[in-house]
Amino acid sequence: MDSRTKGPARRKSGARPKAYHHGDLAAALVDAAEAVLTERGVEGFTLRECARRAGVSHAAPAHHFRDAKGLLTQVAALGFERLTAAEKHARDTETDPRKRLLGTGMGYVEFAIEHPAQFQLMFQKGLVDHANERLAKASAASFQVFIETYSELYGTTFPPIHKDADPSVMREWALVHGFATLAVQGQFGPTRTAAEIADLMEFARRVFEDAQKYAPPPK
Amino acid sequence: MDSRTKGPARRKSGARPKAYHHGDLAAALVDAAEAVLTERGVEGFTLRECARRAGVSHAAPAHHFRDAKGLLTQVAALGFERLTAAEKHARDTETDPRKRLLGTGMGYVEFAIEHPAQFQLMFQKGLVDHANERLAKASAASFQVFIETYSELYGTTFPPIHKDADPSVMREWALVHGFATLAVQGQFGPTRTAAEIADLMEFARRVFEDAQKYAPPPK
DNA sequence: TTTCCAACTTGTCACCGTCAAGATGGAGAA
DNA sequence: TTCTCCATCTTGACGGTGACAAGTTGGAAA
Repeated sequence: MDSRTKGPARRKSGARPKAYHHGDLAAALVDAAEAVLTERGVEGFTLRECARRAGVSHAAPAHHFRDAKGLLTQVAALGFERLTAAEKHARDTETDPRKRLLGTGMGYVEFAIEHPAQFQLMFQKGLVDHANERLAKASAASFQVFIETYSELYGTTFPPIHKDADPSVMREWALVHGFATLAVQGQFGPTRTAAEIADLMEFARRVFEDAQKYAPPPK
Repeated sequence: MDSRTKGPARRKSGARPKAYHHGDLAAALVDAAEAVLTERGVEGFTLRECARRAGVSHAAPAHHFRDAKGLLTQVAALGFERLTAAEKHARDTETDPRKRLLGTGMGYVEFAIEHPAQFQLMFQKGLVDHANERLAKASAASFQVFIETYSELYGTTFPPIHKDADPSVMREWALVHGFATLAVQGQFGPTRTAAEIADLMEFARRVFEDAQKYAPPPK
């Protein structure tokens, strides 16, 4: 009866998979979901495949996430948290306010290219529960980085509500987001090899620098 | 045996549904698909539901489209053709080159808001066969409008290949596309009522005008 | 040691996309 | 007019999916 010996569902052997029966299946499912998204894309995502990879039965996920949308919501939230980290990381390699703003955008695009399916998931209506608190907070935080970095440059602050945001910050976000979206979708060619990715990032830099060339002078 | 009397599959009564047995089921399925997308979104799309609405059996679509992706590809191509028309229509209400470029973007955003599911479909990898000739041509044409209109303003021409495109045109496209994407996804609030849509379009105008304010002078 | 209940499994359902094979009915030939 | 043919559509089946219901299990608390 010793449960299925195949798969990562080791019981008390310790170390990595923790033993699922009272380990964290939730986390294992999120990991599996990310892997499935990476390998098969958004449209190839399957709850049952996640369960399979986590070494549990097809109905197990329901005890941790209400349904498929519930799991995807957590994956998306995690994605936004990583996106925010990527923005900040790329930004903080620079000190000049102008370059910091550019860096934020570069980090944004880099995240999108390296996690295309997750990025798609994050910005798609219907696949995800937008009312979820963690998701809403993580999503807002990733935009907040633009607001902060923009404020460094121009010395003004803006309310975080989108509709009331300064058109200039929105222009920045829309530009970067649009570029990332088109890149992920493949409009600028394939992004499989490291060289292709480097090319694309170089193109992104040229586009963003072109945009900054005609931006208003710093305060 | 008289076939099913329910549904729109009238036989020889003439007028609208043409009679499917040798009318154009293909067109009827495309119409049905657009309706399903509008009502249920991309993730709620179903080939069988399209067949149901067209009044045919679940296997009938296979004789006109290889599979679900085949049908969606045609719907996406049609969407790009309409997007191109929307860009041109909005652009051609203006005569000043600067306002024409802005108008192109406004038409783009307006199309996205009024056909959110179709817009999502058009710019999503995996749901659609990007190698399809009609789709590729229609997609390129919608971007070509930006290139043309930008050229009117600055008097230069660019190769239509994206990677080699002038960063300035790409900036224009990415900005507009990013705004449209975020709007469709609901980042700027709901867009159900006419007033909400008008508000959003006004916001779009402000953002795009802000971008033009510091753009280089016309040639 | 016993009890209890959260975590997981098994089984089932309707629905999906796809494929194979059969039915049908209009167009063109006789 | 009548017959033949074949593109078009239908029927039926298969494996896979998400969701639900009910049963099983095993560790923590008593």
